[in-house]
Amino acid sequence: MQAIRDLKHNFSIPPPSAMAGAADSYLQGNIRMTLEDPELWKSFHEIGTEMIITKPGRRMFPHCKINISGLVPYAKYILLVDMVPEDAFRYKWNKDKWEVAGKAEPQPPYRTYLHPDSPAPGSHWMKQPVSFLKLKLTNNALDQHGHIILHSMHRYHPRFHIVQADDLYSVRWSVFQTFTFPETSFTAVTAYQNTKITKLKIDNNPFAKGFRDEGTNSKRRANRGSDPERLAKRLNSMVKDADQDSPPGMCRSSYEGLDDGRAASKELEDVKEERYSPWGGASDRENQGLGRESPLGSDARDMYNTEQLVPGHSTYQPYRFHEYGKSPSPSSSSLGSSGSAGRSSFESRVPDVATVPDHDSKPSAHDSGLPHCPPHTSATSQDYTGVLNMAVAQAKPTMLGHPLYAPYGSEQALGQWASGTGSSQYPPPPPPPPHHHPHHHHLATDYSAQAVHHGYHHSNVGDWSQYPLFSYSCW
DNA sequence: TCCACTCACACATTTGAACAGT
DNA sequence: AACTGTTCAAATGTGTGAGTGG
Repeated sequence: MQAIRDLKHNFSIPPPSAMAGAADSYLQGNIRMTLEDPELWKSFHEIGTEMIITKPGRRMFPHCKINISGLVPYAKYILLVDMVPEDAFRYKWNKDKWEVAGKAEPQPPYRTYLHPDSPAPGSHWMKQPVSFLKLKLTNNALDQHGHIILHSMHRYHPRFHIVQADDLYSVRWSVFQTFTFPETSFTAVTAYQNTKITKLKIDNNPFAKGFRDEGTNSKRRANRGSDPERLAKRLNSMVKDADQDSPPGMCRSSYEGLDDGRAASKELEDVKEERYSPWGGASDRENQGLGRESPLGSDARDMYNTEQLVPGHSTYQPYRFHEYGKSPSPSSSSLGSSGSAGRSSFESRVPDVATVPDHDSKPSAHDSGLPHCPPHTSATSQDYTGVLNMAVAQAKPTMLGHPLYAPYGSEQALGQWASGTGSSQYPPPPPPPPHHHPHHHHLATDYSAQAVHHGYHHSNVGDWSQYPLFSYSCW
């Protein structure tokens, strides 16, 4: 895990550079986020993580669990997770590796998962790891349960957003920071493609114990309760397996050299030497061919860096354009430097910021600056309905009572968040790391290259960015 | 025919109510 | 009365494998 950050700031606050220097400032520049269970994530990532998506919704495994520090203990924060496409392609599993199978399908309704504890004081978020265990993924575009909707055979990665806000409705005045962890990227599937992933899941997910080939059922029952041993055993077998099963023609792991500090770490590292990513074909293609094909070229990464979560309504296009213009962000120019029409200019990303779920006004995509996505993504023409994925029962009273929910029906009872980020051209996730520090994803380099960045690096923490938020006309 | 997808199933854990003991 | 621990059933989370449909 490494720190790759993209810092954006609200126009109402000093530039990131200022924040970097002010350790004690209230600018949230010190927020750190680390991924729990990174070794497990890495194990999956090295093989090519797959997440099952089902109609009724399926939990992730491993599930997202993070550690947060640097929050103001008494200030309230909201924690959000959303899933953004890794790229604009659809994939297929061919024998032992993933291959590009065409362009991505139109973006499904965009949803964001709100951590049920939200809002909670910083002390609450920092006192223990924050788990998103109950987050569910679905392929049902008509899902009524607020699950995150994804396309099968597409690649995604989760983003974690921290917003300092007393409630959901003061979010608009808040800065929020976004963190991503490269090792959490995954391919959404309706059935596992890579048998090694299946095995890893079975070996590590307690609910799948019944499928472990450790003997008969009676034996399995007898083995209950010896978790530590089993864990170690699993780890070993996992390592062995990966070693043996590594298909040819795959690219080298991007996690070589990472120190997991476990008994099996040595083994793992040894394995990594020979383990190849199932993205060999696809990734290579992306890295080389696709990268070239992309109209964005190197800007693709910039897009990645500057992605923004957008609270807003799908149908309602963002309203922040003018507002943004009013208050040029110190970082905007630098952000804009990322490039060409649409995707890379800062303006093109403006739609990704807070939007106004105003049912009465529906600016055109053009006017509103709907995500100027790469041509290959049809996201611009998609319904970016963003349902803040919070179950009513779980939501806190301060949020529930808000009239905001009224227009969206009892089921969702949530704010609508729209984002144009999903369509950005993302760099291939399992990066063959040619020349970066083991603890720094290649993106880190890109991030630091962003003009908005200041010098400090989070080590071992997630990528992060700080997003400007704009006032909504109504919520 | 191929392949992505759905569904019922057996097996697992988790959750929470009920109860007993301190 | 309050707290803790145990038990049990229901709810829920798993991958499997057969079947379906485009």
